[in-house]
Amino acid sequence: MIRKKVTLKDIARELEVSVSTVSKALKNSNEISRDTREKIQAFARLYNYKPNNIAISLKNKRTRNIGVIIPDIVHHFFTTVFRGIEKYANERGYNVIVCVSDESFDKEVINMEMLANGSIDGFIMALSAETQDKNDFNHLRQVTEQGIPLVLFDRVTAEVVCDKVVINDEQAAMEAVDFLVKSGKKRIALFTTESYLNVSEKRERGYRLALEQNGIPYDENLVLRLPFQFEEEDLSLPFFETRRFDAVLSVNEVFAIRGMRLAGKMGLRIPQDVSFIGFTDGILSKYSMPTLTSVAQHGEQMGEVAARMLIDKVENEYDETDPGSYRTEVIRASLVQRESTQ
Amino acid sequence: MIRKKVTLKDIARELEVSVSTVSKALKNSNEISRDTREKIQAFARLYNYKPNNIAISLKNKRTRNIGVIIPDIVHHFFTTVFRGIEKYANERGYNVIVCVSDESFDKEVINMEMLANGSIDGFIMALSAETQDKNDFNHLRQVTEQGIPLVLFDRVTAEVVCDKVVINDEQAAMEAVDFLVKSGKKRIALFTTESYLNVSEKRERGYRLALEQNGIPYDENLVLRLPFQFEEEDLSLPFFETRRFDAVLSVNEVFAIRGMRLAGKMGLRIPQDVSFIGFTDGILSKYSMPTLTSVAQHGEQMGEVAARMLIDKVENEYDETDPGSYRTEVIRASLVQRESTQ
DNA sequence: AAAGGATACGAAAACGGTTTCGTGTTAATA
DNA sequence: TATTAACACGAAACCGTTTTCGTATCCTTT
Repeated sequence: MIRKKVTLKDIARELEVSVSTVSKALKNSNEISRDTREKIQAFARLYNYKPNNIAISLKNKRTRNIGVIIPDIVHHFFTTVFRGIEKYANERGYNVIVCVSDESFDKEVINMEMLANGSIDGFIMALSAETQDKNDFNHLRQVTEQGIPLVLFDRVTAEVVCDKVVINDEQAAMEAVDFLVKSGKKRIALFTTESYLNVSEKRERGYRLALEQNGIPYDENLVLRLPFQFEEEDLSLPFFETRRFDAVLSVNEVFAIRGMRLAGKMGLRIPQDVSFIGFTDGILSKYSMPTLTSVAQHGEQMGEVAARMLIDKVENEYDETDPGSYRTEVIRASLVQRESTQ
Repeated sequence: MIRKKVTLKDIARELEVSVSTVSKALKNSNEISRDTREKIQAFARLYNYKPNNIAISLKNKRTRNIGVIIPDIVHHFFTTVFRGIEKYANERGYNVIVCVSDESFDKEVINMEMLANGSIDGFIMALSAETQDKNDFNHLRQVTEQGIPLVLFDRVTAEVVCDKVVINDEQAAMEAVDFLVKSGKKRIALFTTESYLNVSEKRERGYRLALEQNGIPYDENLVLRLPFQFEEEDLSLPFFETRRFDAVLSVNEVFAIRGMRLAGKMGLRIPQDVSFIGFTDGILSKYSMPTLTSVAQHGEQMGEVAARMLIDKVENEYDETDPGSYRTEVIRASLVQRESTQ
């Protein structure tokens, strides 16, 4: 019952013609007579012939696969970006191989090497936290030096010359703060991550800049730095007990949600007593109680743009040594207003 | 500056030996003298030789890629399963190609065909809603008939003979109801989906069975059927206003969260007045207010098991025509108690 | 009738590896 | 010294395509 895949050779043998004739006939080359063409095509259809992708890849040196390396897949933002990538790539006939670096430098390197040996035509990736820490990008350079196109998104670095897609984090943070100020808030706290992350840093800068522009003095006491994956709310309890603030800007969703919960427990009303704005407009923002006003990052669009840039590079010639060949696209974030602000 | 990848042929030419000698030397075959071996290996290391995956795939007729087709990637459960797959597959030296069917039958078919022509060694998939509706599984059979291993998870069908990984949905629902009953609840409502989904149906059956076993009469009025993706809470408002119930079992997270929100607005206390239990232990359950007791499906484990089953099939001979070659593994769900129950 | 040009097809190389088998050289054995 | 075995390597086939080039056949053309 198991029918092995039929190959060109099989068809050729059966029809007593040569492999090249079959190949050409199936591409409707008019080098082959109408008669023969039709006979071969009919036969191929009958036996459900489908060319072997691997053989074509080897021949063409093009796989029509793109490699995506992300720090975490169970993470709404990355997942959203991935959907954008996958959708767009599929439309253009590409498949997507995903590797998860798990925020580890080593895994990132291994994954890249694994894929860089012919499996893919190009990379789309967001740097792992560890890679950003180490500031070691040799694995990226090695790839680009081989002429493999690379697009970085979200977690990028200036150290590597390649296409990039980023969000206007700094400005988005400024707009969020402006919004809070306009609604009458004066003591705006910042919830951010302890570890150094490119994006957090940019958001913090926006926060400070906006305060300055609004004539509000920056107060280090109003900045709460939390470990990346924290489970206990206790961590931020002292902050709530000892500081006075009427609004919070959080660099992510979870910190904001946790904050709202704590505020609720302490009898503070949201948004009357404290307003909350979080970065990353994920499911939590939408379903929390109250729902959370947040900075939407348009991940899907980001993925689409990244995929477009990559595939364009893959399919077209460009001067790899010319820095002018590379672009950085900025996706504009936007504020989604919900119940946690007024 | 662009260094093209070095091939066996390059090394052979440079060292004035034959390609076969280089190939063997790099595999440390003792058919080659120690001297030559070392020379070749040193040279290969120096020029960072890495064998071309595509060529190896073509030769071995094994890609070390597995194809994963899921209905939706921006969905916590599927993402979690995917992580399990990716982790395990990576450990065994496999890469994962993901395609999203978007709940569409056609996309599912196209994706499968795209990958089935040599790109992958096997499939792991969850059926799209549309496929389940249509009850058309020819694309699956076509794949298995070609001798390509297939593992279905979560959204499975009895119509296709292959390995499967499922959750004990029915029993899990029963346990949830039992738990509610034990905590003193008597009028237990069910929130479920309108459209026919394999899993919802199994959960509903469990719900009814458990009621029966506890001597509680089944009341159709206590069953709320909602459209799959609903945005308005109004949909369930009448239900809350006209029915009396002291507990809710929801076949997913969102319905439960929405329910809790509504209950809160109507002045009901959770869990004193109404308890809530949801299926799918995702982020919402963890961060909602109150946090939601839920049925954890252990998606990561599910993915791992699926990947293990698939790779075992890929790497070992088995009799494809013997139904005894195929297994169905059941992952036991478990109840995670949180604030929404007492 | 000879030359030229289509026409329709096949042979073979190429992509980058792996693997089988054959063979010349050397060393061990009878 | 003749035979044989071990050793070290190369030639070639193979995986399934694509593509270039060569050529036999037939048809025009002058």
